[in-house]
Amino acid sequence: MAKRSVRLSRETIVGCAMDLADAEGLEAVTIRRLAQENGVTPMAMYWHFNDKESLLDAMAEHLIASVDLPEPTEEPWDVQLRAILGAILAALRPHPPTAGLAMRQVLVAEQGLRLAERVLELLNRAGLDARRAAEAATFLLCSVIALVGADPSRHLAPEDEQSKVRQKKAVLGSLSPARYPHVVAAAPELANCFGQDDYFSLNLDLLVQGVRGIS
Amino acid sequence: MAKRSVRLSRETIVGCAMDLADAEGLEAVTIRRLAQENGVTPMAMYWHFNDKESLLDAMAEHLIASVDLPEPTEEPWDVQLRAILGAILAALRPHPPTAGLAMRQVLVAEQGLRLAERVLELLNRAGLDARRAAEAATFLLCSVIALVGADPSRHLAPEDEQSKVRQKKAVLGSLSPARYPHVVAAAPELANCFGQDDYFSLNLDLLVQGVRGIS
DNA sequence: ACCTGAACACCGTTCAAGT
DNA sequence: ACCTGAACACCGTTCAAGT
Repeated sequence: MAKRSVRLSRETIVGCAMDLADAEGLEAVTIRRLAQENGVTPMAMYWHFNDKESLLDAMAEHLIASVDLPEPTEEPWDVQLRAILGAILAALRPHPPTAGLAMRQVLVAEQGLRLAERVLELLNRAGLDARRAAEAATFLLCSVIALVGADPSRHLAPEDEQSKVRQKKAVLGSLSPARYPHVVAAAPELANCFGQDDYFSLNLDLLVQGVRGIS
Repeated sequence: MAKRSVRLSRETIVGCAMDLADAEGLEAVTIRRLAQENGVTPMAMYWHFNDKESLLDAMAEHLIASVDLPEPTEEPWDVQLRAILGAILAALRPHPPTAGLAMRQVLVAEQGLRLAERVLELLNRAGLDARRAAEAATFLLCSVIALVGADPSRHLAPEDEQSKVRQKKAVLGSLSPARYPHVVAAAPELANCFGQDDYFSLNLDLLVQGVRGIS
């Protein structure tokens, strides 16, 4: 319940909301909790935001703005596409609980439009017509978000997370190997693979190669 | 507030919850609302479910169980993988607001395990080792869910949805064509492409081709 | 086995009012 | 311009009790 330093602003509230979400999950982000955290009454929030939806929009915009979009180069389209998707991933990865918010502002926020523009241009260059490029671009953005946001180990204390993984491994490993041979064999990987560097880079490759495959 | 026919059961509650979510969005699915809908007090729910989390788990299981998993054939791995992903998509597509729930039971529910087993086997056959197969399988399931669940036109009345699309088209179309040439050119497709058959089939192809690309 | 009554600690939001 | 007080209609959940 840190008293506010001097004044309240949209930026400080959004920052506070992001920290809160990272620490305790998105469901901890509450108008009343944010007020308390800033030493202020809940109603004070309504001067800075119309409602909770606008707060979430602002968080989404903050996330998208944090993407460090690489400059265009002379490299082939797939290398550049991979770099852009990687940049989005890098921005979202520290914030799994809020990653899912990003989608609501991709085609609204300034940086989101820049991003969409670059992706569309590269897909064009890859040989997709306008319609297919739009469809693929939309999906690519959703997928990268899914890559981060679907992590089931979201907002768990590290020890809790470790024990969850162990438990999951045990459950999967103890299934009938006759019925589920591949699941049992891959039990450690299935329980563990989320959030590993490997996981992300393999699946970014999958997406980029997928574009190549449909072009 | 339909009075209950005879008795309350987990299945009727889950069914009611799914209908409610489809009609008014996931946020309308409330212990109290479900009780009211069944002519019963909120506390009655707690005899059938431990808490709201278990209700959501049950909904997830219901969704996964509704996947019409195709039998194995002699066709090549990519054709079969495509068919499985298509079956998952077909099951989730009628329920965009709840699609995101599916992930929490893929590796728990019976049908989810069958599904994972088949996908892992096909990825193996495609040439991925156990680790990479586990990572790709996890992502493929997330992606298909993202394909359906990220639809921003979720739980809107058809007329509202139409006007939203029109509005979006107008906004994107009125951007600076100098700065965002591809976005402006693809404005109608970007605003519209969600939920079209085209969108789904193109991006399922993308995923399957992506697997081919990394194997 | 299946459900209710009463109570608790939370939500988001509005509206009038204070400085 | 920025914030508060009081109030409203909602949440999920517990616990003891009824049939």
